Amino acid sequence: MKARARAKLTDLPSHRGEKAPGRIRQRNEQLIIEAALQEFAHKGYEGASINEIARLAKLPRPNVHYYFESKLSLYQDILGDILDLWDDTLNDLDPEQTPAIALRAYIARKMAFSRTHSLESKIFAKEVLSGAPRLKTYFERGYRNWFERVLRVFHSWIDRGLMDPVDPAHLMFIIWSTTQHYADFETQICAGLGVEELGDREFSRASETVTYVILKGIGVTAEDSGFSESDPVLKAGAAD
Amino acid sequence: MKARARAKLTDLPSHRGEKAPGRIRQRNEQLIIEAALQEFAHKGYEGASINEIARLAKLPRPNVHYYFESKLSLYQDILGDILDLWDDTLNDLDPEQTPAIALRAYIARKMAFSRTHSLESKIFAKEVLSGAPRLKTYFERGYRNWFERVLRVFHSWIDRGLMDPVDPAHLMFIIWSTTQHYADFETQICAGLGVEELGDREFSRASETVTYVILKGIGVTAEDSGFSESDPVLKAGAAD
DNA sequence: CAACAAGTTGACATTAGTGTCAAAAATCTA
DNA sequence: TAGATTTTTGACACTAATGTCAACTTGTTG
Repeated sequence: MKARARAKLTDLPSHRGEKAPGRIRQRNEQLIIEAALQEFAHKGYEGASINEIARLAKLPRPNVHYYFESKLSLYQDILGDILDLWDDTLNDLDPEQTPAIALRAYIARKMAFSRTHSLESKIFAKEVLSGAPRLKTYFERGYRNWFERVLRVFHSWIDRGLMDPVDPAHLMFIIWSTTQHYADFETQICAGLGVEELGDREFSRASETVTYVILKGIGVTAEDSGFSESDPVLKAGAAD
Repeated sequence: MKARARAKLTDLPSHRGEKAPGRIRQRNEQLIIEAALQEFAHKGYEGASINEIARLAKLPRPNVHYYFESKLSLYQDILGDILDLWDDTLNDLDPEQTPAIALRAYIARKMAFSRTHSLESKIFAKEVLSGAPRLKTYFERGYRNWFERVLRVFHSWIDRGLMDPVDPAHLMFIIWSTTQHYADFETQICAGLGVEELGDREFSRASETVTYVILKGIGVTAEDSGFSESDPVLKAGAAD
């Protein structure tokens, strides 16, 4: 019987009578998922082929079908894993902290996510670009709730005079889009910067700039944000 | 003989002995291009099918091949048109203007582009997400030049003390990503806002918020930017 | 090591995709 | 309206995709 094959999260043994997956299954599912991440990120759901996934995973094609019921279920498993990752990483925006501290940390986490999970980010982006036909329920439930929770946090900060009365929803979109951009538009960014790939330097400079502009842009002052006024984080940027 | 089929731009008659395209050709190429915009935006290059394009254009499939040599050439024609549109709309960032005025106008134009050309924007985004294999030359030439021109403008503003010394490249990415987002992530934005589609209200609110945050974020003051200080553009945003 | 479970593999069925062609039909032009 | 040109269309060749299967091999466990 084919297992549901959530290699990353469901590795707890003896969960409901299902035996823990053996080492071969574990290894192969992992190989397939890694290959699939590449292929789906590269070609999107419609354009991806199981053939290519098998090639990347260095397994014969029927083997992929042995572990995953169909292309769709493989894709949905991956999407599910991505949403879980997301939740784990980006769930806490604490209204009790100051916006300076909370947003600074949030942006840093989101940028780190773009860096370490760029394939996942791209898959998600492609899905949304396509109208998110395989994320309908997520957008109707989980996302809606999460988003409204975030809005309430922003509102509470605004009410307490900790930031400018900027439209919270659009502020969230600004944070989202800028941080997401460094994963999704990597190719364009590299072309602009004239580098082959984004390294530590570029990422920390990006993170600093984004943080600086957004925090200042919503009226969070230097002392609140942990910057000292006489020593701005950003030098001229005109250096090179 | 098959023409190169640039329905939008090459409609000048008697250009090099080639006759002006007849009305049937003109109409059909337009139908095909509009259908292809949808299909490519929805599925990406790899996932799109000529079959579906033909169905959307309400033409028999061989007809599509009659007007366009291949799927690739159709796609490349469309990509080319998009780049041309881009150039026409977003080319002028004048260093002689103040950053307040120039950036405000630029953001407004870019947001309008996201609104009126969301399919084109999505196609471009998908191409970049895929690593832009069919935009290599563009990124190596046209884009590079344009980007460096923009950087020089920012530098000149910074040198003259008209804005904070924010890294110009990353500032440009911020402007790009936020404005682009309203086309590419439309589905997610609608889910967050709880609306079916983005209307005038949402777009102008988005435009205002993005402009406000970015201008303030780079230290462009209210008087420079055309805002009066006592009457902020953004009300609480807590209204609804 | 024997028996059972798990994994591998080549072959096959089916469907869908791109691109080609020649002949028929429609349209244009003199 | 006759002849030339453009457009339409059904049929075909070819490739590649997904998914299935049964036979075979390998691993696991008492």
